[in-house]
Amino acid sequence: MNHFIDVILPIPLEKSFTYLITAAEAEFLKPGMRVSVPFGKSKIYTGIVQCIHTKDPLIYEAKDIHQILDETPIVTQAQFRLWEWMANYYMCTLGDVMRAALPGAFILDSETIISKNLTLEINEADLKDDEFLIFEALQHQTSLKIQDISNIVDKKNVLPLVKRLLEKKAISVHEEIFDKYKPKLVRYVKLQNKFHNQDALQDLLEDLSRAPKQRDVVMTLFSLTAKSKKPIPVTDLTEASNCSSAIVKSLIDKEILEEYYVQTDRVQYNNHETEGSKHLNNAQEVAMNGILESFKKQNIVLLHGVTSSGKTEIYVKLIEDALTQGKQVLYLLPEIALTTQLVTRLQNYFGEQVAIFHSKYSSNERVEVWNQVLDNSPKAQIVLGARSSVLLPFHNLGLVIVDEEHEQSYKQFDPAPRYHARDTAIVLAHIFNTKTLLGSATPSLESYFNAQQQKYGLVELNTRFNDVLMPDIELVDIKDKHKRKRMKGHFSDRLIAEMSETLEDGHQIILFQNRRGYSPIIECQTCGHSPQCPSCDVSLTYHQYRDQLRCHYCGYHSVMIKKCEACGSVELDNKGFGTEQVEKEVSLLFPDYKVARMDLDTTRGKYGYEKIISTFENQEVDILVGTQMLTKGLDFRNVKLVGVMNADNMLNFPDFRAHERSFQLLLQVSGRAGRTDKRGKVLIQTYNPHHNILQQVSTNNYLQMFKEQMDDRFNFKYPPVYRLIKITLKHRDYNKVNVGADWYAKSLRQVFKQYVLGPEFPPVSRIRNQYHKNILVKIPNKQSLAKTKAAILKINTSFSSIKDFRPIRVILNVDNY
DNA sequence: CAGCGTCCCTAT
DNA sequence: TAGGGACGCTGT
Repeated sequence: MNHFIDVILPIPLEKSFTYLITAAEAEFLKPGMRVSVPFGKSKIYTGIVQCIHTKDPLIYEAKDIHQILDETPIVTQAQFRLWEWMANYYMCTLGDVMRAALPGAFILDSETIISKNLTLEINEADLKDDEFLIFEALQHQTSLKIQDISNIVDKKNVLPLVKRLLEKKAISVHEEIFDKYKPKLVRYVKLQNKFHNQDALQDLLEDLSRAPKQRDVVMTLFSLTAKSKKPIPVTDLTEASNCSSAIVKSLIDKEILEEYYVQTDRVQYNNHETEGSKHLNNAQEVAMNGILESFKKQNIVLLHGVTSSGKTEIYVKLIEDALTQGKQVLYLLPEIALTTQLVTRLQNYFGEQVAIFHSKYSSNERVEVWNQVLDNSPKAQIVLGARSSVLLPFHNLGLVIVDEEHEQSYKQFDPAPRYHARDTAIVLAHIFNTKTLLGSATPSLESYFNAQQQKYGLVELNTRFNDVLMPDIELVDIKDKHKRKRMKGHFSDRLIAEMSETLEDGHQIILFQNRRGYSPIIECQTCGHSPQCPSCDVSLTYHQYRDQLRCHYCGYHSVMIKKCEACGSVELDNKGFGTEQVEKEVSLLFPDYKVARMDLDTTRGKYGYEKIISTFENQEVDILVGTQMLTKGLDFRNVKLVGVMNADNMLNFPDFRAHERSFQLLLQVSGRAGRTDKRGKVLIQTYNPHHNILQQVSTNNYLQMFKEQMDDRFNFKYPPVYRLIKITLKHRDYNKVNVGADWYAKSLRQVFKQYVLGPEFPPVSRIRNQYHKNILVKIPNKQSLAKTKAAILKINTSFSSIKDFRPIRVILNVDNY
């Protein structure tokens, strides 16, 4: 009887792959372990064992596996269930899910290694120039990678060359796989044992009297050891003795010191003092009891609490409960809110038990968190993380919290799996038979709708912590202000007046403009031409600080033009404005105060956000200008004024959620004002102050917004009343996309009739030289989701079996909002 | 006919 | 997804 395993490979293919294993391997292997397997002509891939069986594949001969990579499973059964759900619900492959779930360092790739063929003498005259170059390189180095060869001969495709050399038997080739995860080793030193008695030490110090620096180091090491009674890392020693590591090295070479390495965690938490959780105030207490009561009947509860109402304290209490039952907790946050502010707060309560997980972690750091969660380590009882942390290997999950539940960054758009972390987290909680708490000051319509339909419990928390007043929100009509010439640049006289007053009182200001760069369009005043991105259908945004034109879709950039590319005129005009321009205008209007800017361009790098946030927190900066990343759960004590530069461009965004989004964004940014004692002020500049959404923002009327938007959703058949699946077709060729999209839409219409919208070009129809076209399928509530998806998949299969359409890339996006 | 770009197919 | 084979274009 032969033994086989089915393996999930990290590639977007429907099938799983069967490999032959020995009886001993069948005994050892368990589902969830990694194996490396040969795949294709020469490559070796990492796969996850899905099942072990004895069913011989009929139509092909299964290959042997290459190697077993784990002693115990690294993927749990609960994860398999979640993966299956994701692949099925979001219409992607298990391989896609595997890619997204596993930290990169778990997925090993093979690399082709070229070495000299020792068995045969080669006549150098037989070799061509480039062949000889490689042959010669191999005289000096034992092995070369494909990349090295490509560098040596300065060519992209070197495979034909390698093949020729192989045929001439000048080289041999094999595949090597490397362990990508490297444990972090810290270098320690200690005094060699022979110096441990008093006399020997005395002699040593005498010997070193002519090397005062080295003597210093030994003395310092001695006192450090005496003080801390712990092993001494080299870095501590060099720091304490204020000398270079070269001196330490010479002591090691002289065999006075001994070095050794200890494996440590990359992510360390050092402050071990924890404080008890705070007492809840009355309103919080009521909300807390409401949640507990709801949990008795419902698995999911929505906590609708105004900004700064102290939702976090309630979370902390609930987490405490779960921990005392010995269970793990998942606390999801949008990436941008995962700043030191909240992390420190939770670490203050729970100390070491908090593990952090987000996309700025390196692959190695992620492996460490993964293993800690998998091992149910005391260091990972609470996982505080962004979207991808729903994919961690939890064991006995006791509670899931999704904070800022309305945030769109919970939805992954590219690549597959295009999952929504909130919805996935709910499924995860269901797998563990536990509860989910959704929290937001401005819940998404779908969640609030679910609460109204009694699918979720609903708890409201309407008072701010310490009875701080909700900020006073004022709409400023800039159409009128323009007419009356009361504008200085993009600032109305009202905004300038409020800013001056706030600054004089020593308070801070946040200015919000949801667009980065200096100006999104540069236009020639003579001929009207404006520079466009060569590979996308958008105009280039001017970034003043680098004097560049940049495309926000593909990253193309060029130096700023001095004169019009079309007519040569030097009269160039800016249309529209971004954060850079706001920053510049502020520094001209208020030259005595410090301005900083927070947007994608200033927050690159691992600690990008933290730096800006902490300078603002420490009040080194008076005015902070930024995009929507300002709105995410930041808590600045001293901010009294929030200015929204222009509310119109988001209201007019062509998307069925534009109004809901604007409401959420404006209320969230308003919530940054006056979070302690004095009442905050919010000024919203707009051309259209009578817009319903703006009225609802200024009165903080969530319910009215909800009702009105829901009416629209009913009337126009949009979520949460209907479900949506978006189908995007992409290709270089404009015509191909058109013809393909028409065919696709026509086939869909035969099944779904009037519930198919499009095909339509999106606002930006060409990105990276690819034309996009969208088709939207609306799914009525009573229509089976499974059947709908099956029908779409069937159409998709026939689509890609048509030769002309095959090169068109099709993207299926379930719940594309 | 070498050298390449592009398209299409297949993998266990 | 990645590599390989087929095919067709360019330049000598």
